[in-house]
Amino acid sequence: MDDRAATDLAMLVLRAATEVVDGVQAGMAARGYDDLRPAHGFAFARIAAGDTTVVDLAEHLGTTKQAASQLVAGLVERGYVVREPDPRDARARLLRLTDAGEACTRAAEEAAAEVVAGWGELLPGASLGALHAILRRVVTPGPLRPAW
Amino acid sequence: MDDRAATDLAMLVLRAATEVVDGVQAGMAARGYDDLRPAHGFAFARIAAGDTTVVDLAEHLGTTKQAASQLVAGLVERGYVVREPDPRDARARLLRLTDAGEACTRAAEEAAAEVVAGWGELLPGASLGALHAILRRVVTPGPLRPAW
DNA sequence: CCTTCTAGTCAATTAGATTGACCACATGGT
DNA sequence: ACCATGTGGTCAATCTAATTGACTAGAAGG
Repeated sequence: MDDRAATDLAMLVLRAATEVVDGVQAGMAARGYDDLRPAHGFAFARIAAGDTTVVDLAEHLGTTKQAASQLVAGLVERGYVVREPDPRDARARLLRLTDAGEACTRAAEEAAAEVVAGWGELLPGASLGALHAILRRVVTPGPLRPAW
Repeated sequence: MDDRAATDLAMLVLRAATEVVDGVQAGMAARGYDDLRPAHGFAFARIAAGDTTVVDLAEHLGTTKQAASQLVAGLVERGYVVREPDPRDARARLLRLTDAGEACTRAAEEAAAEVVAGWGELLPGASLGALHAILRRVVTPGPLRPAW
C-alpha cells in the first residue's frame, strides 16, 4: 500500500469516527439527552466498568485530573453520577452511575448500534464482522481522546 | 451483530481514530512541526485540494466561518497559507498553500502513512486493503470534525 | 514520627470557539 | 439603472472547556 492509499485510509478512519460521534450525539438528542457532550459519553463508558476514580478517568480520557474532576462535577450536578467513599483509601472517591446514568449509557449504546446498523446496510454479508475483526487486531488499548 | 458487538465496533473505530490523530501529531512533532494542531492538518488537506474559501473550510471542518477565519489567520501568520483574490468574486479570497505549507502537508501524509504501516505489520496479507475497501463503502462524505 | 507521594479540589489563566454586528460585493427582480 | 436581498469575510465581545499552579487530606514506607 503506497503513501497515497495509506493517507486515504487514515482519512477514512477519521471520517468514520466523525460519523460515529455525530450519529451517537444525534441519537442521544433524539432520546432526550441534549445536555451531554461526547466527552461525557466516554466518561460514562469508563465509570460503568466500575472501580473508577477521577484520576483513572483522566488517564482514560487523556486529559488532566482537573479537567476530569470538572467533568465529573457536571455529571454529579445533573444526577448521572455519585461519588462514594473508597473503603480502601480515604482520599479517593469511587464514581458510580446512578439509575439515570445507567439509562443514559443504554441510550448511548443503542445510538451507537444504530450507526453501525446503518453501516451494515451498506455492506454485503459478513463485512461488518470482518471490519470488527480487523480493527480489534490493530487497535491497542489507550486513551479515547474526546477532543483532537 | 448484536448491540454489544456493535457498540464495541463503534468504540474500536473511535480508538483507531485517536491512534491516527495521536500518531500523526507525534510524527509531525518528530519532523519539527510542533506548532500545529490536528485541526490545522484537516484545514491543510482541504486547502491543498484547491479552490478553497474560508466558508468552504468552515463547512469541511464543521465549525463556524469565524472559527475557520481565525484558524486561517494563524496559518497565514506562520507562513503556511496565503490569501489570494478570487478572480470571479471580489468578496472571496482563495486560500493557497505556500511552499512551506506543501512541505508540511507532505510531512503529515508521511506521518499518517507510518501509522497505517504500523497497522499493516499487525495484520495478515491483504487485510489492510480489505479495511480500506470496507470503510470506503460505509463512509459518506462530510465534515471532518477536529473536535468532539 | 517524619518524609514523601498520591487523590482530589479550588482558583486563576488561557486557547478556541461561538454569537452578534457589520462592511463589501454579488445576484436577481423590477 | 436601481434597489432589495443574500453571501463572503472580518472584528469584537463573550463563553466554555481546558490548562497550570497551589493547596489539603490521607497513604506508604522507613
